[in-house]
Amino acid sequence: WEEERYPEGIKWKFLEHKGPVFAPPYEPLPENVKFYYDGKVMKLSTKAEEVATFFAKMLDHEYTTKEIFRKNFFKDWRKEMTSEEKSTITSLSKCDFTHMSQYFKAQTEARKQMSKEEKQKIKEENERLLKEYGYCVMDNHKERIANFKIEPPGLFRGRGNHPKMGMLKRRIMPEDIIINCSKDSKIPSPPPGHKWKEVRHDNKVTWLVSWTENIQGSIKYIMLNPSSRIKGEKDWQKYETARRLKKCVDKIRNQYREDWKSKEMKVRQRAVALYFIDKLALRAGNEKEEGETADTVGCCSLRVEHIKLHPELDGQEYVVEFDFLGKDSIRYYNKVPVEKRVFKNLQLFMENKQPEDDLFDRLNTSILNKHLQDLMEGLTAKVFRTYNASITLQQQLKELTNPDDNIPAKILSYNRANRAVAILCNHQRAPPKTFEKSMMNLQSKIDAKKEQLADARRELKSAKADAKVRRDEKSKKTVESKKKAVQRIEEQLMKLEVQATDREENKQIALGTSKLNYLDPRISVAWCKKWGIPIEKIYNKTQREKFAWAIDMAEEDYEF
DNA sequence: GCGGTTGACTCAGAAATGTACCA
DNA sequence: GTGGTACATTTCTGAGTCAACCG
Repeated sequence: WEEERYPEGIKWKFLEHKGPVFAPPYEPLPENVKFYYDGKVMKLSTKAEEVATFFAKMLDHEYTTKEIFRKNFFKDWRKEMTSEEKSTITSLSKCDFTHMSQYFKAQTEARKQMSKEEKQKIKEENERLLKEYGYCVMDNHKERIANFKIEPPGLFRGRGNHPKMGMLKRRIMPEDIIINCSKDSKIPSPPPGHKWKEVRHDNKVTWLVSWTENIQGSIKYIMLNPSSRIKGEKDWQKYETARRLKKCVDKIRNQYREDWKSKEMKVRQRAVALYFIDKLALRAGNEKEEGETADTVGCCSLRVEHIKLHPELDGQEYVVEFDFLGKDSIRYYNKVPVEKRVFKNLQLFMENKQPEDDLFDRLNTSILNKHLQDLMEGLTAKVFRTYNASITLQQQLKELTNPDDNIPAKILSYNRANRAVAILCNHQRAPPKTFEKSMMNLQSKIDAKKEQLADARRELKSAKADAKVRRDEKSKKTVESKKKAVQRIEEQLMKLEVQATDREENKQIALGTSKLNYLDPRISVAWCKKWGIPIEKIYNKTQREKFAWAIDMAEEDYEF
């Protein structure tokens, strides 16, 4: 993992790849699929039709009913129309996409019904594409590329209440593409008749391909897979930084507690914000341009309206009630008892302010991170999230693992430890649509298993009685096999019950994000080694590839 | 020297797809 | 053996973080 260290900022010496795979060109609808305007059939120009199909494909989705979505879509759609179409189509509500929508549904259905051979053919084609474009050579290694396919055109769907939802995401052409590779590599060729926007040779960055996206004007990249050396090393570094924080976190905590008393308002705000980031694992909270994105916040951008102060609540003193939308418009709701000083400071910060005013008006992420940099090299707000997540996993594993448990029960403990972290980081998911049903199915399985167990026990009992009377080898053997049957069923029942508990507790919680991004994998690897749990029970194939470095490195006595 | 902007990277949940299991 | 369903995995791409840059 440490074969060669590069000088500061150099990411590679040699980089060769085949460039991106473009989205397939638009295929016009068959003649018999109609679009209606104001009740009348209307044949659209190819460009207008393509954009119309984007809308038609989403027709069942809730956001096609949202006013902002419709407004943005219609505005961008009109830009693609011929002047004739533009003068005819003046109202989206008069557009009827249902026939188009039905056509696409039928297509989806037909795809599902394809024969094995046809499916196999598609699979092979994908594999060929992956083989040709999915890998690059970086220095001496062949590495997997993460997203070598360029995003196809479509309608922008932001998360939450996004002001730009419904806008047209335009088709990316070779002329938009910047290629990054080394000078002495075989430079990828653009599709026939096209040119790249630029070919550059910048070994201070890790991306292979980039383009500017038209909704936010931000840059998108093609980079390597998490299993690659360059990503793995960075990941490892991240956890090493968090481990360095472990060594000085007590000092930092004492420091910010002192700062709650500072004469300077700026210092007090910084100290309270840092307390939240540390205690609640909040994100830093950069400022965002108003009207460009959904209205979400993190710690430094919290507004007065996002917290409520309760001098007393449910028998606890100094409770802060948080209610705000964070990254991806996921709601953060939490009632937290805080120290008196923090509480008093918050009261002070909120004095004479409007609900929409910043809670920390003298603070931003840049000020905070500069301060953190002084406390420890490489320390930023997000390191606290990594540190607290990993240390929580380690503690919880110690606490919850029962040496006498069997493997499924130990894995439940692991999942619970993982869950504690996901809750800390507020990683949520929409409860699966079929949750109630699947829970009921599982319960009926458990009930059936219980009955089966009762039966098996009865059989065992009568076999025992029988053996007592007969006293022969054959009936003894029967007793033994009945005993085994009971045991087997008991185990199966237990497994089911564990599964039910696990699933219930996991209803609204997403474990994946913390597992993939916040938990030092060496903790998990060490735990597996210590308790003889096969690593496959914890990490699937992709995860094992991503964490290969940790699986290689960590021994059972690893301490975060 | 500073405040805003840009670039490069990590992190995020939904949706699509694949697979295993069961009737 | 088959087809359908539930669950797991993969893909997709949007949304953050943070530091360098620039006027």
